[in-house]
Amino acid sequence: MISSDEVPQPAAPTPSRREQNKAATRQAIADAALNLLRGKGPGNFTVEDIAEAAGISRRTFFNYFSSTEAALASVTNGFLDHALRQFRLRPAEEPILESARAALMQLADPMTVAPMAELFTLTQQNSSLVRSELEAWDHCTEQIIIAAKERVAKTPGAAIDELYLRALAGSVISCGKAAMDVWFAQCGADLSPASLSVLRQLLIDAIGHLGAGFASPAHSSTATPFKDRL
Amino acid sequence: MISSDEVPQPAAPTPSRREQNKAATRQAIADAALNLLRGKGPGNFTVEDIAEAAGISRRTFFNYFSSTEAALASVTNGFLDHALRQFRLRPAEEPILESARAALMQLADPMTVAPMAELFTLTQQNSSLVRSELEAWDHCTEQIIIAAKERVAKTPGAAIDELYLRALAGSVISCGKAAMDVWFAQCGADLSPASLSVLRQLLIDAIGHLGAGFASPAHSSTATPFKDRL
DNA sequence: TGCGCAGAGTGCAAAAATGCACATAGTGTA
DNA sequence: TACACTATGTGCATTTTTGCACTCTGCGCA
Repeated sequence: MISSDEVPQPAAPTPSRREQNKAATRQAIADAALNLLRGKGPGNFTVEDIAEAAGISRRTFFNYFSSTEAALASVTNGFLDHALRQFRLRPAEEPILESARAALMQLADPMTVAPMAELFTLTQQNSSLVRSELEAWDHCTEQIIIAAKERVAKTPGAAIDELYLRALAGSVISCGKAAMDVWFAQCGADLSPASLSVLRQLLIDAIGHLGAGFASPAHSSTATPFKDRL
Repeated sequence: MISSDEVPQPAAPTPSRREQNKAATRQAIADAALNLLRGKGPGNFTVEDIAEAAGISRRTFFNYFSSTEAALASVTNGFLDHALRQFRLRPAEEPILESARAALMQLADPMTVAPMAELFTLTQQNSSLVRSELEAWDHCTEQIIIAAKERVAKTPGAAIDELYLRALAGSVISCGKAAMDVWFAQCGADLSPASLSVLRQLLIDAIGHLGAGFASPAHSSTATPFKDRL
């Protein structure tokens, strides 16, 4: 293996109290919304309920999110941001596909996927919620494009091919989403090591297909050994 | 027994979000201070530590309390406020001494005395902290005087005798404090039912002495049966 | 003695949270 | 249809929290 999936963290300079509070509030709202979704089902609770459960006023809720759906989408956003952060941490000289693979691999972690898995099972039936989930994936695509551009800009003499980048980013996200979809369908919200290993393999396979130009659409499945990829 | 120790609560009209937040912050500060006192001992932590543990800024701490000691004293204040609230709930026509007895009796409750008991054991050695505790008791005395005046004002034709009220309030508080002191000395921070029953009896006895004009300073102790009092 | 420093406490302006009023939209109902 | 009612979303004034820059005091140390 050329590079590890782990990259040394550049140390976080303890955000200001303001930043911490905002992050905590944001998180409290997302948690409250997810709890209510779990307890009452989609459409059976109001913004006021969320605010109350989060310990803030209704007005403050709207200072953070434009709607209930936006609040729930923040769970997905948080999930995807995690991957994005990992992507940014990869060395600039690494092939982008390999960086993407490593970043996506970080998602197969219990703490990370848990809220996402639950949200997925709870929103699958509700078209409105599913739509806002898609928006989150799309937003992440845009972020990846930006991150990729930054990386290319670091490499002297390399020109930015807009189409190439956008197609690549979109494809990578699609592969990630496809892996998640298949995983949910196969394993549900199961977070056992075995299930997570399946997710990992799905992610690897999906990126593998992408890297191979989708050469052999035949079997693939989760049996493909890791060493055969990139 | 003429009247019960329990009085129907007039129902709390859910305070505003602002009120709730302020109360929560106040409580968080007091808890953080008590935790640090427990963990590091008096004098071994700063206002900044408290603020950090409470999840607020140092400046905000000073918006609530003027010093570390004031924050710790709020534990005592909360304890005494509880008794004061009970006092205010008693019917106006009840003899004041009986109201006081009933109010003090409410203090012999595990949830109520727990923080107080711990604070007591932790501050006993520190003169500065003990002083601010005394201030809290004194503050409570003033509050009782106010509450008693309000009660007298409710009774038509009754004149307010300043000296009588002040002497009475001070004496009642002294009796309460004496009972607590003896209890701590006897039982430490023990919160078992047996220990709380001792506290109850001490409170009853102390008020009993007061009601009897301190007639017989002889034995008393915790053996005195309840029915012999008031 | 003088100096550096950590911590207490305060004034002030910027930022965040809140209450409140209002416009709007959907829903059940007489 | 008209009306009451509930919930969303927003504008604005007020209150609270925060960051920052002080001042002041006590303490260790050269």
